[in-house]
Amino acid sequence: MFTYFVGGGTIRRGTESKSKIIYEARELFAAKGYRGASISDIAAATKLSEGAIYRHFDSKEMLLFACIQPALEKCMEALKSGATPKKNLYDFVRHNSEKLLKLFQEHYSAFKIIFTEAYIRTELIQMVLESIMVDERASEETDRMLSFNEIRTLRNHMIIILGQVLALWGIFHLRTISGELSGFLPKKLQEISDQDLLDDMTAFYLYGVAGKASESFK
Amino acid sequence: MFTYFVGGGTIRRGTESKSKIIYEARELFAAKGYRGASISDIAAATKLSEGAIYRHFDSKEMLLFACIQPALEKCMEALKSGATPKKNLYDFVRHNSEKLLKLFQEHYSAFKIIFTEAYIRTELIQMVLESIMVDERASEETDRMLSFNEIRTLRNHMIIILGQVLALWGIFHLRTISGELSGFLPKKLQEISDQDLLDDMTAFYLYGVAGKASESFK
Amino acid sequence: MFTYFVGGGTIRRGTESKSKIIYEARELFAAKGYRGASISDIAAATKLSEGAIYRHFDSKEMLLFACIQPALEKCMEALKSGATPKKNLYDFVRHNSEKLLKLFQEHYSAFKIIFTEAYIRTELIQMVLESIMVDERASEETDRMLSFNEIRTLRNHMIIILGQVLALWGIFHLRTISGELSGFLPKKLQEISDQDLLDDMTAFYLYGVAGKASESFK
Amino acid sequence: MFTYFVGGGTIRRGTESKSKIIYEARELFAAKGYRGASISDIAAATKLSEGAIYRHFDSKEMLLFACIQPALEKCMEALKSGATPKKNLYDFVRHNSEKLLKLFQEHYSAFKIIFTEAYIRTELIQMVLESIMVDERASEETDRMLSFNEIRTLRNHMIIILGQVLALWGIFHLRTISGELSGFLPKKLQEISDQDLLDDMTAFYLYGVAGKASESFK
DNA sequence: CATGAATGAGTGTTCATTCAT
DNA sequence: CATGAATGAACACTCATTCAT
Repeated sequence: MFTYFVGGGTIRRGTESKSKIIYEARELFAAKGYRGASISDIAAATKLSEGAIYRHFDSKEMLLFACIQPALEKCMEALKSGATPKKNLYDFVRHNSEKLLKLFQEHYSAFKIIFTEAYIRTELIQMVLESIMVDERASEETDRMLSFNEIRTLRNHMIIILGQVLALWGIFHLRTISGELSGFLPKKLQEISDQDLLDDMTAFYLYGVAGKASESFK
Repeated sequence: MFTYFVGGGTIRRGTESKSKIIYEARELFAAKGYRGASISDIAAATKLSEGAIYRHFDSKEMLLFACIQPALEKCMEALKSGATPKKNLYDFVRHNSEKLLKLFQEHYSAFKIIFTEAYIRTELIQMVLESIMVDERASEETDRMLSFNEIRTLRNHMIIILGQVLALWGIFHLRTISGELSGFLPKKLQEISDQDLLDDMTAFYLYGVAGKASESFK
Repeated sequence: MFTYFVGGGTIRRGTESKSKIIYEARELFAAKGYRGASISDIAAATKLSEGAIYRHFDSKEMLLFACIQPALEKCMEALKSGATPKKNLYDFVRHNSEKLLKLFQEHYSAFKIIFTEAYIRTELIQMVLESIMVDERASEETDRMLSFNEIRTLRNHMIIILGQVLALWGIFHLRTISGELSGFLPKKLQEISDQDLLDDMTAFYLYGVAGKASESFK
Repeated sequence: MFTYFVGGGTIRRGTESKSKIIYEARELFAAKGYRGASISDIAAATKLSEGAIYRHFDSKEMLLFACIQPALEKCMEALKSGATPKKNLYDFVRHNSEKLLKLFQEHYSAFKIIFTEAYIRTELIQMVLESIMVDERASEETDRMLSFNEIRTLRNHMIIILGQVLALWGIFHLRTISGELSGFLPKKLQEISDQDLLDDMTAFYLYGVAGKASESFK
């Protein structure tokens, strides 16, 4: 439909430009922050003019949302498909954490933007909560866990789940940037494999630092 | 490090301005972000001229650091004094969390700035890690915990501690702003008292969601 | 001058677009001013692309002239056909005013554009004067009026005619927009009918506010 | 208080800048229209930076109003002081026209802006009507005129007054720019003196083109 | 110590116009 | 004939910073 390459140089690129813009904007927003990355930066990165960006997005803010949306949608999908019918509690919990970790990995820049901007734009928190933490999902998950008959009834299970998500994100993020940090992070942090990370966090989630599995909480 | 009061309780005028600037800048940076709060905003809030701010701080960035520093210093102090020789493990853990929560409360704006800006300025992470998470402290704490003889030897105890700190901050922050969020946060979040929050998180930290205390791990 | 319909009533597609563009542009120029109405606004209103407009008009300025021209042409026609051989002076004057008022009504948007833009583009005044106020016409009309033998010989009849045209336009325009104005215009302005308006202005034109008709000025 | 000239060049100018900006902006707005004159044009004309203009005015629109306001205030003053207790009707009318003409002359640029922009910003019409045409003033003036016992009772005296103001402005404006127009305006227009203009328009206002003064309308 | 006018580079955004399709 | 992506220069406006006072 479109001939993107004429004589060796890209001339007109149709809708490809739009996704190029989103991609570059996402990287720049993640690296320098929303305010730190200017439209002119993005234009330079995409090798388009600043005006061209405004053909695809009504405003910088709209572009911001476009950068984030795919990640949030993937979250919803992942959670919907999250039947995770595992036989035992450990596998169930680990499987969920693994899914989350993969989301963070695949959409790292988007999540970085979200976690940064969320402090100032509370709408973002709203959007994330709508996508991930939906009330029903949380209680549904809790129910499923309780069905294993091995788990205590926690007064505020929600805050435990929330806390775990935040902890996983934070550790994952620190591991990712640990190369840039000199010295103060345990040198080993960047050497912890995904598998070890998930194993440790699952074990911690289930038994804390001092707990032992009992046969049943029935 | 900054001595705001000089001369036996006598408050010098200029010094008063300086701390006023820091106070207002901190609130504004926390509310609107570093880039979102302009020197002119801060000047208006302090009822000083823009030029006056530059008499006290060489640049906006220096002002940012001045906003954060007291919180970090308080962290160091708290941790240093944190011998916390409690008789049992639960009290030890809970006491530590309580100290942390109090720091977050008393320096909420500063920590909000730190957690926001840290995504872009990795030096901030450095500063925080220097103040809080110092390697030695962490292993020291681990040792102390292990001395209780009730705790498993975790492969990467550091990530567990890190995760708990991040989780506590995140939940505390969400609870603080939950009034602004409509609906998607568990309505009860803002009703959870500090005591309940600490109790739940301590229990979780020790035994996870499924663990039971054993007499000893010896 | 522009022949929009070619070929015995058959409307060619392109021509249809062209007049649609002119129509919408005129409304938009009148409503928002020449600079206030963008090509993209006009494209949206015509449901054509921006590029399509440039197929019909070399520049925005050309489009502006196309919006105005029909009104000016109608002026010329009206004045040419304006022999208006009325028997008495009152009818003669009133008839002329009526023709003018009708022109203003039928080409309101065009005249609004002209009167607005004329302050900046003096060429427009030129164009208007060529169409309406042609020197010869004015003196011709003066001659005809003088022939009634009831009118004083004015030193600068031209400025009187000019003034009357400007007054008629201004009042007509104010009456048109008086709905949008709150309070300060005499509430009744919008209630004055065309007939009353013409009667009053004709009477004023002939006898001022204090004059009485005499039999003859011979 | 301020030393404006240092070594031969102007360095800091205090409030003088503000009125310089207003002056240059007014000239530019009048010459090129509000939208046609950019802040950067105004900055160049004032030999200030663009940013400096925004220290004095919150927005371009505020600057626009600042350009117009003095003219409107002078209008109000002129009308308030306008007791004009003249012995005869002719002097009364002529005196009023003369005052108006002087306002137009002294604030020509401001009025040009008003008459241009008023077509798009109806608030301007509001402002003008508030300043000049106040309902009470108009009827007051009418009453005074009627008191001379030489004037007919007009059904809509307001539109006559309005029309005269618009006519006077239009003619004055055309005379001012007639140098730029080639040919079509009566060559003599620019040669008509203020006195002749006022004489003619006053005569016209009182007796039209065909009226004769009667002793009294009593 | 404090003021606030001034700067200059930058912001996000608009727009008339072009041109490959 | 028509599209709409692309351009590049302009736009109104902001801001960290300087400096004469």
